Amino acid sequence: MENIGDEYKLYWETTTFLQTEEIDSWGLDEALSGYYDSSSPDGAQSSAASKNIVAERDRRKKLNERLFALRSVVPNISKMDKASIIKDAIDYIQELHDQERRIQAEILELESGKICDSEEEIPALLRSKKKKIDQTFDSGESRASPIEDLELGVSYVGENTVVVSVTCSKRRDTMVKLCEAFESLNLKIITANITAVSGRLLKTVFVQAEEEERDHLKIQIETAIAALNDRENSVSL
Amino acid sequence: MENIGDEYKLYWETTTFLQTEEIDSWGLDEALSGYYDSSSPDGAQSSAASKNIVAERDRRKKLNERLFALRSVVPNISKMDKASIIKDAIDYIQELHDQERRIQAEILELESGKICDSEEEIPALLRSKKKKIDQTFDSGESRASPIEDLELGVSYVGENTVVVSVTCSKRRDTMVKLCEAFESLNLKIITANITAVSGRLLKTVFVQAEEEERDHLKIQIETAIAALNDRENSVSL
DNA sequence: GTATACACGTGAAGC
DNA sequence: TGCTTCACGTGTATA
Repeated sequence: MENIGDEYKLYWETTTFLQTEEIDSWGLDEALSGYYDSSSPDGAQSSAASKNIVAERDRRKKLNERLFALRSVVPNISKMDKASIIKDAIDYIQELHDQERRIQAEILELESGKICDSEEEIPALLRSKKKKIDQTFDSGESRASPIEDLELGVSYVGENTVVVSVTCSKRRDTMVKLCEAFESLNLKIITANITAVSGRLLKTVFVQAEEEERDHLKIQIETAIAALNDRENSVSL
Repeated sequence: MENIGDEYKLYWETTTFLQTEEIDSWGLDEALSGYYDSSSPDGAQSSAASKNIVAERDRRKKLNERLFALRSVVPNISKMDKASIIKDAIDYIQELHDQERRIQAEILELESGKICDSEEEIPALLRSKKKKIDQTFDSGESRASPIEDLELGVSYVGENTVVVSVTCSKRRDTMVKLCEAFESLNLKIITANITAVSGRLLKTVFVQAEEEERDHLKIQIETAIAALNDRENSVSL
């Protein structure tokens, strides 16, 4: 019935991203040209129906983009599931609430004992927080630099082993981001290696996976990295 | 739990709840009792179809419940639109991120600034945030593990070059943390390499530095890593 | 083989 | 009126 299925083998968000534009392009043409209602005698009604179709398609697309954007601002995404994405977002927000509540408790305590002549007055929690700032002050500026000039190779080398090879230009936190991207995927990593030299960054990962998972793995990695870049650039989608 | 939804009784989530429950009640009965209703020649296929529609109905219901829950943890919901709910959640999460960063900057300033005119040190920023957060649930759970079994070697190899070698046990985010620790030090890194294999993690960094900086460098790195472990133990992030 | 998750088109309901 | 948003059933792909 449908010819979309040719490239339709991958997971929803990637298919959405990679394909919605294409689909929508010819989908819109299809809708405008009235291809599917050739049996209906009424042209005006079919036009209205076509408009409805394209509107609905657009609505779905927007919703998926939003969902993808939501996923990109939530770390530790367990599953790519739509419902799971929302669930993880809820958990994450509650976690942030909890954390903020504790910090404010500390600040209240700090505020009540006003004389903070030296470091003795700062509770241990804040001190550790401070050290966290120290090491995230530059790396914690999460809007810094995206991962650029990326080249990704995935190849099956036998023994249920897939070798992933990534090169990109080395920016401020590229190494951290790249590690995060791979950690988030929960792969069965046999051995991994990152090397930074002369402005470039090379990462090689041996992953335990069947050959059939190869393409899926590549899409997964691309998606994770794209999500990282997305998180940097776009705030409102 | 919710008082916001009462005002929007005409909107989609309430109608959804009322409808889905009713529909699901008889829909489920229909699905359970529907095996004798075999107008189609293949009874198994119609049964599968019924299962599919009840499953799909259930999926939609779950997704709406999640969306409803997401809305309930996000304050200042502008519109009750599905897409808008997700958008507001995204904005809220990024707002929390931003707050956290600023609060940490405040704390840093508060601690490092020995001059403690304690009125000014707690700016309006923190107060407003304090009032903003009223609802919190608890999901306190630290998910990251500290850097353990650490061995650190620093040696001068000539040509203003110091080689830093780190080994530790590989936990969930050790690789990320280690990278963060090194990034935070702003070293003049000539080349760096991380390898993960069989539960261990090995990092080698060539740093441009004089021989005299060797010991200082070692202390710096130790401090950065200790700070990482510190933040794990005290606060769940 | 079942179970799960998705996109699609469609009719309806509220601005 | 038209525009937007929704739930629904269906076909299909993935695990």
